[in-house]
Amino acid sequence: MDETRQRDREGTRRRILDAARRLFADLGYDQVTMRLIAAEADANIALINRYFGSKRELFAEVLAMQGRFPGVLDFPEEELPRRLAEYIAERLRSDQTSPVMAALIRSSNCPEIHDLIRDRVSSAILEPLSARLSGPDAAFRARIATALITGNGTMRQLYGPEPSDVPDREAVIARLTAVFEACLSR
Amino acid sequence: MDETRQRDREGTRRRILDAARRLFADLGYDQVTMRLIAAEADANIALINRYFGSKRELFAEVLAMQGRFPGVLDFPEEELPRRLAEYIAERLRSDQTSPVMAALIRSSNCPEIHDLIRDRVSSAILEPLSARLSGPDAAFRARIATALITGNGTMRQLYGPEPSDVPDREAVIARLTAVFEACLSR
DNA sequence: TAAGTTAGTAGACGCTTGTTTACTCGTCAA
DNA sequence: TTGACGAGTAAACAAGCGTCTACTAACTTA
Repeated sequence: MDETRQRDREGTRRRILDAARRLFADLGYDQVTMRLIAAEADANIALINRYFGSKRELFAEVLAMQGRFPGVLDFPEEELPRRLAEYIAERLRSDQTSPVMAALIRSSNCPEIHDLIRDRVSSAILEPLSARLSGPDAAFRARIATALITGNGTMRQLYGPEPSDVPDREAVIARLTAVFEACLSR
Repeated sequence: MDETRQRDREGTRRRILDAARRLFADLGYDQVTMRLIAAEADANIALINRYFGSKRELFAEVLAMQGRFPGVLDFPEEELPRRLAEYIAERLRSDQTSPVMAALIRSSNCPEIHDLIRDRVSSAILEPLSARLSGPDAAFRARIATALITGNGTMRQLYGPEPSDVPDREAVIARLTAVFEACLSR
């Protein structure tokens, strides 16, 4: 073959990063191989380490791509349960999911990146959520709510996006809102 | 060296099974190697496949060792929130944890045993819990509660058993009971 | 005591992993 | 036109994986 290839450093770098984000979200850190990323990005495997240093550093860069936990947390305290419920309800049905969030949940058992995951969960969810809560034990209440969010991700990972017999959207949101209120109320 | 070794089929089999249960619980399926199990069990690696067939089948046998989700579910519906709260509260502090439960959470992303994990979560938690619930949408309510349980395991895995500033046991149980009530109430 | 069965052992097998090396060749300044 | 730079490539590297084979030696049975 010996295809002639365009020389495009920035473009290739971005293709690799996009492929990595997609794959890490779908499969988790250690199910994704360097060769898989290279194939998905249509780039040579050696370029991954040339541009990112190592698989671990590439993963770190993927985590850094996305900002805070999607806007959900940017609401006054009394709106948080409802907003979080809507967020989870959306996740329950659609195939669309936050790549970073999915990568976090699917990779939480890999020791090589354990610190990256932990720091990310802290800075993106746990701490901003905790900071918005008034009253005592804010950190603990935020932790329960975070457990609910990650647990939902795990269940979704086990059973797929569409649960067997989920009630209509209104009922789902009402139920989840009540649960988050129980988590977060002072 | 050439140590002479006692011939004890049943004993060796049990040592392997015990080591596997311990390691799978602590590290998760794919962080545990056959050689690690053999070393921990002080047995030859070839004996694992001789007695259990394969790593996957060994894992399946570990899952089969323990019965249902510990007695927590064997209570009338109105007691369930409190019982589940006590169960989780215990997990929050002590280092002791259900080996099977831990193995489930830590291995949930490994595709090779995905079906084993899913079936186990279904038969040990989701279905018995759902069966105890009266009223509509029992499956969905059970799913939320299960998400809370597994999510708690994930958080524990990320941050260790002792959260930074957890309130006293009474407050923890009260909070968790309220959350489970919000999940399970009809 | 002799033969057969089988628990236990050592080591290799084929494969996959992340990473690295040696190289080709397009691009652009001098 | 020439030379340096660097994007892109192919292949190899060492290490680790689950699995399997050939063998030793302890126990049982006749």
